Amino acid sequence: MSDVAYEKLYGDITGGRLQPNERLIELDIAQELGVSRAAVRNALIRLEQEGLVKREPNRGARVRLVSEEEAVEILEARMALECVAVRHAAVNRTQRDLAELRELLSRMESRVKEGDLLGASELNGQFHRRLIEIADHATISRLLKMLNSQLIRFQYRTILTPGRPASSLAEHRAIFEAVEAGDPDRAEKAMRKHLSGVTEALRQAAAQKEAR
Amino acid sequence: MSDVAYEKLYGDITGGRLQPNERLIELDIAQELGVSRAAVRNALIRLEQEGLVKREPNRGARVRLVSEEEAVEILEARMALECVAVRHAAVNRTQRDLAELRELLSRMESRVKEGDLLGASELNGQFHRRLIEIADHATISRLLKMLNSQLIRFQYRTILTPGRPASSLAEHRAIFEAVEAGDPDRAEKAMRKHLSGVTEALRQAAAQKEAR
DNA sequence: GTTACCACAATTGTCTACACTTTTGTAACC
DNA sequence: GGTTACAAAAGTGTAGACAATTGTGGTAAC
Repeated sequence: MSDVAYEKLYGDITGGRLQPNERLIELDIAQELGVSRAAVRNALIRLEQEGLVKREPNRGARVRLVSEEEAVEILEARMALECVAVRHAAVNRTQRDLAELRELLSRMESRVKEGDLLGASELNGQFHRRLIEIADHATISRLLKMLNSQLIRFQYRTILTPGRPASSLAEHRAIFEAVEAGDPDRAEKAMRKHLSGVTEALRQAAAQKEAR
Repeated sequence: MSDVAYEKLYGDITGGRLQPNERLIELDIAQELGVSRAAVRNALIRLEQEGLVKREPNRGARVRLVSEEEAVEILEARMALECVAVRHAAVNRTQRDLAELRELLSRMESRVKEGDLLGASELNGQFHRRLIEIADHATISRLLKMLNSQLIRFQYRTILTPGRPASSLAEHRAIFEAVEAGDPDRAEKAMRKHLSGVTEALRQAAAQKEAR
């Protein structure tokens, strides 16, 4: 029962159906989902630990608002961890893994050509998730899941930056080639370059927003 | 009330007063601490998210056992994050920060000379924690707190490896000098070297244990 | 001697009720 | 008109009771 509440809230927050700073009232949620208040409470505690929810004593829980500065922080941490992960991926990858990555890459290319940027963004996410699976590193996987769930709101924007889709594609291809070659150093370098690009795009988006 | 239970359990687990795999029975703990079962339950959920406790449905909670392989994983993740942190520290550090680090370093040196390895190990931890504070990076700080709490059991051992105290000291000094110079690249490199040393020591300890 | 089954004990999962805290609304007072 | 005091409402924190599940020990059948 607690898991039901957790999954639902997790989905609603990361999916953007719940707005940042929106109050999460235990009783309301419990009734809506048909579970007890205790179950909702447990779910909120878990979500708080993951950084998706902020709880204040006697004042209830809210969807946590991730500031632009914090988003940059998170990206920085993510970069460090994904670089380690991609090194492992470059060593562990099987032929089957490579085929899957190649497939994702080509689909991503199609989407970009069609101008379907949200589709491309989704495939982007899949590509990274697949890499992390290949890396087979439980600890990093756990940490990255936490970090990414906090970032979903921002991911949309970065790919919408002018010129970003094309460079994103090229960067992913470079990562793939390094992993294919089984070269961890090159893979890390490519990943670092890619995530610098994402960070830069986010910074630009933030600056543009500031100017408005 | 929930915080009381959390703090107590956190301390008992990281302090080694509760053994790995030991069962954590909600009612017993609640009575011992004079809080309700719900409070203990909440604390256990938080600890599970932090990786200190493992809970199985209908089967209760246990202190989570961190395997040697997992310890290596954790160290790897920690290395990546601390390298980012030390870069920030090298940029942010004030004269006051440097004085504090210098002080810690000299006390560490004294402890090693006296042969007080546990004292040195404690100062080691303080040195790293101080660096992370100086880095002023909330996200990384949060992640490292999680990772370190899982590692405490292993930290004891690494400094007991032959030759480790001296090299550890030298490595810390190198980190300090790079931070003092305000050189992030050098600081990262020094930190990487240091943590490789720790990982290596852990691997040796694991191998030695294997041989027994 | 071994296996299958059942009953019992231990412990977790869930629900309900109540106490406490914060917020909000209202009215008296300066 | 604005400020303070107080009361009601909303919502969280806590406790205790009950239901459901798992594990265990003993007993009987083979």
